[in-house]
Amino acid sequence: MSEATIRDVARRAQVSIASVSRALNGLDNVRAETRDRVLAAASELGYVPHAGARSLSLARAHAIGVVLPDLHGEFFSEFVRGMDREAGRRGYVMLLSNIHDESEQAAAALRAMRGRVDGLIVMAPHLSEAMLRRSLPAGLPSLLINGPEGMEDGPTVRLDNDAAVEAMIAHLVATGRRRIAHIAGPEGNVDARERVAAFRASMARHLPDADPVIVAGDFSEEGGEATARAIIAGQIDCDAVFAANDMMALGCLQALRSAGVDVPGRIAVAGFDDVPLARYLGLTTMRVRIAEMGARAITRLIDILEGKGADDAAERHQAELVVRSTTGARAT
Amino acid sequence: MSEATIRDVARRAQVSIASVSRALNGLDNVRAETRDRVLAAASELGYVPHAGARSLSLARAHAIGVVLPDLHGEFFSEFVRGMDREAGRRGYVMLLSNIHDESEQAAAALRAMRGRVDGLIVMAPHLSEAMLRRSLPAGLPSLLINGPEGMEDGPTVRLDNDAAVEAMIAHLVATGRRRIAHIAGPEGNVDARERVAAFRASMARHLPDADPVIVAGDFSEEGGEATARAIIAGQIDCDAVFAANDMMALGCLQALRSAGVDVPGRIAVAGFDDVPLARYLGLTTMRVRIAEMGARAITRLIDILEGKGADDAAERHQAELVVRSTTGARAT
DNA sequence: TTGTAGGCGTTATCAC
DNA sequence: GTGATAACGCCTACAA
Repeated sequence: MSEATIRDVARRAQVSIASVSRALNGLDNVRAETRDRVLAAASELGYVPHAGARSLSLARAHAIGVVLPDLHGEFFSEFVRGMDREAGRRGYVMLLSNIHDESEQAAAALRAMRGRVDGLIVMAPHLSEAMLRRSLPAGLPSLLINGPEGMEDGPTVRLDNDAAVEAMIAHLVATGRRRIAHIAGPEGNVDARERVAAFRASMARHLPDADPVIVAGDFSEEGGEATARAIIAGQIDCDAVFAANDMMALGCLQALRSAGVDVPGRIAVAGFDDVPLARYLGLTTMRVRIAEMGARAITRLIDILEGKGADDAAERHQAELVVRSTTGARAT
Repeated sequence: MSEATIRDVARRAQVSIASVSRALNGLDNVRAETRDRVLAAASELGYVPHAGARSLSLARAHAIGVVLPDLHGEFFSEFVRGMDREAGRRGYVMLLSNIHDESEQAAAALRAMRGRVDGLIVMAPHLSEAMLRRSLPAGLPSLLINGPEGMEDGPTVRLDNDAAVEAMIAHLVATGRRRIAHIAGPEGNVDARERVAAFRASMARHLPDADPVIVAGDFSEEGGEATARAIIAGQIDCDAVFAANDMMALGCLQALRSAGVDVPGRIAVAGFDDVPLARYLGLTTMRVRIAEMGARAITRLIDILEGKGADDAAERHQAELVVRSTTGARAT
C-alpha cells in the first residue's frame, strides 16, 4: 500500500541506494548492467520518486506558486492555462492560490508557499505596495503581474494601459466622436486607475477643448447600466462611451439598445479585455492576450530561478484594438 | 538572504530546536516564558517554517493535486474557485495541472504529484478506465470527477445526466414539442455519451412513437451552426433542438435566427451548462453548479485523508432547469 | 519543562 | 563503478 522508496528498489536490485539514485537520474557513472537491474526493480515495484524528499535534498522544488485575486471567466482560465502550459513545458508544477482581500489572509497564502515552491508569481491589482513588500517572503524570487505602482525594482509584467487607451481614443476620434465618456473601474484597482489617467491624457491630446467625462464604475454589468440610464436621462451628454472593461460596456450597450438608443448611430460603445461575450455581441474592445502574459511571466521567473541572469525588467504587454460593430460611423 | 531555519530561531532564543518546534506548533508542554522567547526570536528573524521539510517529517503535505482536462471560461474558473476556497478553508493548498491528451503526458502529470500532495482530484471525461487505473499512483487517495464508467469502486462525484436530460425533455414535451433533435458532444466524452443515452431513454418514455434524431457535434459553436443549416435545408425535421452544451445551442440559435427562423415560435432551442452567455441571450438550459461540485470533491477528499471514515460513494449532483426565452410556447 | 537523537526520502561527497 | 554517510529542515519519541 504505502509507496515504495528508493531503499526498496535498492534492496530488490541488490545495490546501494546511491546507485539507484544515479541510475534513475541518468548519471553516466553506472555500469550498464547495474542500471538495468535498477530500472527493472523500480518498474516492478512501481517506484515513483518522492518529490518532497527530492526537493528538500536538492533545495529545489520545481514548483512555482501563483497567487491570484478573484478573477472570472475566460480571463482567469486563459491566464492559468497560459501559465500551466509554460510551466509544464519547463518541468515545473503550479501551486495555485486565490486571495480575496487585503487582510492577513493574503500574507498567510504567501507564507504557505515557503518551502514548497522555488518562486512566486503574484497578481495583485488591489494590494498596496506596503502590504506586498511586507508579505512577500524574503528569499523567494517573485514576479509581479499588474502590481501596484512603485514595485518596479523587481521583475514585472503588466499591461500597457496607456498605449491601449490611446489606441481606443484615437479610433473613436477618427470615427467622428467628440464627446467621449469613460466608465472607470473600482478605485482600488491599478488597471482601473491607470486607464482613467490614460483617458485624461489621451483626451487632452486629441480633444484639448473637450471636458472629459468620467463615471464611476466597478467592473460589473450593473455599473454600465447605471451609466446608460444617466445618458438616457440626459444627465450625461456624450456620443461615445469607453468602459474600462467589457462587462460594463456590455451592460451599458444592452441598456442603451433596449431603451431604443441607436448604437453606434447615436452613441458608440467600447470596452476592454475582449471577453468571448464581446466577440459574440460585436463589441469594439481592446484585446488583452492574457494567456501570453501568463506564459511570459512563467518563462521569465523560471529563467531567473535557473540563473539565466538577473531580470528586473518592467515588461509591458500591448493590447490590440478590435473594431466591431458598436463603434461604426455615427449617424449624421 | 537565505531563509532562517528552525535552528537559527533556536540559537537566538537560546533553546533547543525541539522547544522551538513545540512552541511554534502550540503544544502545551512549554513554559510560557520559553514560548515567548521563541515567538520573539521567530518574528525577529522573519522565520517561516519550511513546508517541504515539514511534510516530509509529518508524512503529510497538506496539499491536494488537481488534474484537469482543457476546460474553458466560466466552467474552469468557477470549478477551480470552488475547490480553492474549500481547500483554503481546511488549510490545504492546491496543486493544479492540466492534461491535454490521453498519452504519456497524463501519466507523467499524475506521477509528478507523488510526494507533494496527500490526495488527488482527477477530472477526466476523456480518459479511459484502463488508462486511469494504470496511471493513478497506488498509495494516493483520489477522487474522480465525471470519470469514465466502471470506476465507481472509489469515491466519485459526477453530474446526474440522466435526471438532467429527463428534466429538459419533460419541459420541452410539456410546452408542446414533439419532434426533438439532440446535438451530441464528442464521442470520447463521458458526459456527452451519457446525455445521448439519457436522451434516447427519455424520448422513449415521453414520446414512444417519435424517432429520436441525434446529430453529431463537438461542443463547439460550429457544431450548432451546422445543425441549424441542416434544419433550414430541410434535412432535419424538428420543432425543438436540445444541444449537449450551451455553445452548440448558441451557435444553432444564432444561425437559426439570422436565417429568419422563429425561435421559439417554430423551433425551441435548449442547451446545457448555463454559461454566462446563455443567461445573457436568454437560452433555456440546465444549470450545473460547478463550483459546488468542486467544493464537494475537496471536502470529501480531505475527509478521507483525515480519516473521517472511508467514503466510496458515487455522488451525483443535480442540474437545475432554467427556463428562458428560447423555449416558450410554440406558435400555433 | 527541556534537550538529544533518530528518522522522513533524496542527493551528493567521499572513500574504496 | 560502487557503497557508506552526511546533509536538507523539520517533528517527536525518549531521556533527563
